[in-house]
Amino acid sequence: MRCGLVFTASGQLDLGGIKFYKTYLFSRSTVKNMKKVGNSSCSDGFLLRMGLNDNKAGMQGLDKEKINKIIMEATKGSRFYENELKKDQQVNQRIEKMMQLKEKITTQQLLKAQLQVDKLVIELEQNRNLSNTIVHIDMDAFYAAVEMRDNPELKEKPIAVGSMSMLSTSNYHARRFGVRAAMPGFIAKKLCPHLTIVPLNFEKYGKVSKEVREILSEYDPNFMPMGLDEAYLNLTEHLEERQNWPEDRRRFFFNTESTTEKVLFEDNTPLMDDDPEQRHQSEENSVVFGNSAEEVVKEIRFRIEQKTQLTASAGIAPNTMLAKMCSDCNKPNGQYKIPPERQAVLDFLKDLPIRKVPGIGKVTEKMLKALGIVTCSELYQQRALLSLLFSEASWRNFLDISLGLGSTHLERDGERKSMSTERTFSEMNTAEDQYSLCRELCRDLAQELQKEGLKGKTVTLKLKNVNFEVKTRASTVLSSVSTEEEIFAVAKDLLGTEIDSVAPHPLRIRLMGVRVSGFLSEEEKKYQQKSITSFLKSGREVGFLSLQPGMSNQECFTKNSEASPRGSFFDKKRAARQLNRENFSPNETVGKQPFHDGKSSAKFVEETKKVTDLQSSNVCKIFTCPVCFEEQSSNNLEELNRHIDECLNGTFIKDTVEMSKNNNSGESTLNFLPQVKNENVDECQKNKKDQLAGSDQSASTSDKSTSNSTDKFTQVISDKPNRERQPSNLSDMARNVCMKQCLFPMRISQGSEDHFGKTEHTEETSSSCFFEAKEESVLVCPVCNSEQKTTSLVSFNRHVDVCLNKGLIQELTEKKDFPTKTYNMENSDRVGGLSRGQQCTNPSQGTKRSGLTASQSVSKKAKSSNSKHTIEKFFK
DNA sequence: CGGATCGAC
DNA sequence: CTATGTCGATCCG
Repeated sequence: MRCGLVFTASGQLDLGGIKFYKTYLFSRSTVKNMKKVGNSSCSDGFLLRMGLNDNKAGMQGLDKEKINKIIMEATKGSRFYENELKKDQQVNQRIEKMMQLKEKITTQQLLKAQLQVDKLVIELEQNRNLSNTIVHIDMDAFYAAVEMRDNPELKEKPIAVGSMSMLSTSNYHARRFGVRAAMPGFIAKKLCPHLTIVPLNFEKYGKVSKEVREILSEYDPNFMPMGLDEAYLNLTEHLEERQNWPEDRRRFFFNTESTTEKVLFEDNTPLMDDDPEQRHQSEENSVVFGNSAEEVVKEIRFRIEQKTQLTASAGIAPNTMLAKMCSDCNKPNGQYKIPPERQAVLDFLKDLPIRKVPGIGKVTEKMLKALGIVTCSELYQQRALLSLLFSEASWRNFLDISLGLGSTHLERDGERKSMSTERTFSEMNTAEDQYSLCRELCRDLAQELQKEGLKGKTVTLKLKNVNFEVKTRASTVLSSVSTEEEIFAVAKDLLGTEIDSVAPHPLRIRLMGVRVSGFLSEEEKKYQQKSITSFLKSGREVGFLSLQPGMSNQECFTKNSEASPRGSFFDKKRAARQLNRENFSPNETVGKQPFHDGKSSAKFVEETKKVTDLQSSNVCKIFTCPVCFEEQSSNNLEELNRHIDECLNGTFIKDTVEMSKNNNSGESTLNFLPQVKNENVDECQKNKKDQLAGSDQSASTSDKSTSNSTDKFTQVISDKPNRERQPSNLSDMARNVCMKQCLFPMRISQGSEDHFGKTEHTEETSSSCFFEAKEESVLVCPVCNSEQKTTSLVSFNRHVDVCLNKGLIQELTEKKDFPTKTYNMENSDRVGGLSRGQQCTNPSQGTKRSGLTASQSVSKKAKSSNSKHTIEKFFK
């Protein structure tokens, strides 16, 4: 057992950290100097650096062994370390599982997998796109460089930016001592006692970053910043335009003011290179850059340096993944290009350690290493095995990596999906402190949310105890939250539960965080504002989603439930919660365990019970079936649902039969969902399951296929990506309307039962569906968007129903790409996951995508009809 | 849906 | 003494 693994791994994180680079006086004479070293190639630079590394006057570094020893001494025995060991063991267990799985793979299976994967390889190769020029720009030791620029005293010293507890970055002097990002300052001090630690100053970095971005936008207005110090550019268009540019447009001047300043510029990528035809010094203090991609990138780096006195490294390649790795090759202050040729790409990858690939982190590296995979070419060699051991998403990503495929265009950032805030502190163990901190976090978060005008439906509480164990607890509510009070109302419950769970011991934590996610989509927002508010305002009774100005939701809820005995269940539930909340006034009662004292819980239960009793007496409703439009009366919601199910079933099965006819599949009528999966999945994939989780696996798949149609209907709706552009997404809208307004009773999501209980939900749907409007009002139909004059909400509701049904059924009929888990081949056998980096850098190349976010594009990729065909072919 | 994890900056 | 903060994504139950 290598107990120091965590830290040797961080040693491997060393991306050229132990480097030496020369500083030049960047002045007119510099240009001439550069010419002299102009031929120094990448490898020369490397040798040069290595040679100089050990004997720079006065700056001795530490070798890796020494570094690890010091870190270990400072670490071992700490709570942190114990937790690291634990995590490490978990990874080892995952590896063990994987190895067991591997043992069971037969040669037969492997050969079959090989064939299948290779078919895919051929297809991927055919679609390889080398026509784009993608550039990744990466500022060198950004924060540290800014600090050094602004305080010349720090220039020759080892410095790090951050605090005693955590460093954000270090300069290259400090890196020679093993001091690097994500290392606590006190350990860094042990490695390098002379280290100067400068506190973070984000405002400053942001300003510098903006200056850099201004330059970048001239080359690609759609460039994609990744944090403050990195960005991707697509230079393809710029390069085309540039071919006709006159020389003057490519001429840039030295910043005469700063020429007296020392500026960092490395020797191995000189400004003047071996292409003197393209660029020459036509005036004393200016340079003209050429037309090639490399020239453009040099120009960019030159301009960045002139403007900010900071250096950047860059990578040029046909896709983002490669560009990113390239920018690392000649860091700092260098650039590297992979020519747009297949062979060049493969050569680059041949001996490249997988850890350098964006998205392959510590864990994935270790798991692959267990399989004997360290370099990208080994990743390719083992492609068949990987396809059997990892999830589809993972192994396909591995395949993309080993072929050097990546995103060839830059996607605009999607909408934000969550917002959170968290804080680390010294041990906190009283409930009082914890609740007030929680409130504080909620307040901060609410402020940020309101800045962006966001409201979310799920609140997540994150806790890290003093042993560094992290827990998250989430709860989603039906109406979205955004204010401090609303968020805290949810978060405090979660926190209370956790405190209770360790009682009578105190909860000892060192971090708390609050996150809000599940934001309303643009459409949801729009409709909520456009029609629902006006709709609700027009009636005298206020629905539970009331957005009355000047009245907080809670006031609303309380009022409603108290004033009107016919308020919805949700109103009452909220009222009960509100009551509960009011018992807690944080400043006074926080210390007295206000959330779990018997009294308030009893009250809560009582209140809830009252509500249900009240509701259950209020039964037997007549409603119009949203599918067949026939009036149904029933006192039993099960029955209603069954009726809807049957109705839907009729429509639905008909639709699917038609679809399968179109597809020439000629299979039995019900054979449209998971069966497809079974037929296409390699035997081995199935075996994996059986081996791991016993024999009931196959039962679960057939369960799915025989599940009733409502479930399918639910899937259709909930599997839709929730952020589609125009034309508006009808099923989303349907869900929206159903969930929020209950215009008609229909079981849309089973999830809500978790929070409110089944019977209660029933009551909600059957009792508060229809509102009564007293005066004539103009309402906007949330489906067709047309204005409807009406005196009766019933008639308005009917209109909406008609609209919805038209659209919904039409949409379902048109739906070619059935939402399926068709290629979601396994459950129990996944050993690897994907992360954001991979999503961002490796979406399928060049395909049209309609403004989806990275995650959506991937799930789209896995589910879309295109990929279905691909895989169907692939598995034939 | 909720919880744990991974990965990136 | 002293081991971050924020986000997106996947996977499993």
